[in-house]
Amino acid sequence: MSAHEQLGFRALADPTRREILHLLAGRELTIAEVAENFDMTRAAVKKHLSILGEGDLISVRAEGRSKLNAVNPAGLKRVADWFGYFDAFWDERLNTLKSEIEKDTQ
Amino acid sequence: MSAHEQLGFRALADPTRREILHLLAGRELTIAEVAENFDMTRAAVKKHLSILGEGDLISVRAEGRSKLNAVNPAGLKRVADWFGYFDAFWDERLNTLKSEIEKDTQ
DNA sequence: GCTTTGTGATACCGTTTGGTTTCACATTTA
DNA sequence: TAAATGTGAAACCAAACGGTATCACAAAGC
Repeated sequence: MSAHEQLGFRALADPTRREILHLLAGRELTIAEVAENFDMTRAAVKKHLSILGEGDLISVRAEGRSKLNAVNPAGLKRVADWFGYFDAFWDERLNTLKSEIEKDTQ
Repeated sequence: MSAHEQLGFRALADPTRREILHLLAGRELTIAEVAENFDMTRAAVKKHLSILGEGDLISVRAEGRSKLNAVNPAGLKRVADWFGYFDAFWDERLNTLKSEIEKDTQ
């Protein structure tokens, strides 16, 4: 078990953080922009983003005085790959997803 | 977000529970048999199995005075499917994100 | 310079989590 | 019946979690 795998699973355990990942899918957002979508303070959102970063699920880049947060597909893939251990026990739908991810990361 | 999805992610957040699922892959085990693989009491293992059950990740059947625990592939698949949300974004974003991340980390 | 705006970080608080200990209940076997 | 074995559940505790409030720092615009 890699540290990133553990931190990734921990990060995904909170529904707010999973929703943040959905918000970030396809676009970069600042902390303030993410916070607009939730009924909580920016400090709380910052904590969630930090935990997502520790799990390698998002990346951050600076632009002026702003920090833009984006999903890190490679980090998400690392967590998703854990389920591959059980490939022999279910139908091929996940295998299809898995192969598509692997194709994308080539 | 279904309740099972949330409880499933919560159950997977703990490394002991993920290891239990690996132990149960392909065979049914009693609580005592699972506990033999860890340095913790059966009561603690029972708690983990209960949480895995709440997440619909395992099923339990009685046999005599024993209870046999087994992985529930459908429950695991339900959690794994969450990652499918990002299917549409992986194609268009992965390469861009990867290059930007590599640029930032240089 | 000064103000505004965005982020970072700390202290604090109530709740949850992961573990133990202990006891009770249920089922097999002598 | 009694003893042995396996599970269930409660009380308890330290640590982690999710949130707030507050303050400090950095960059852009006046």
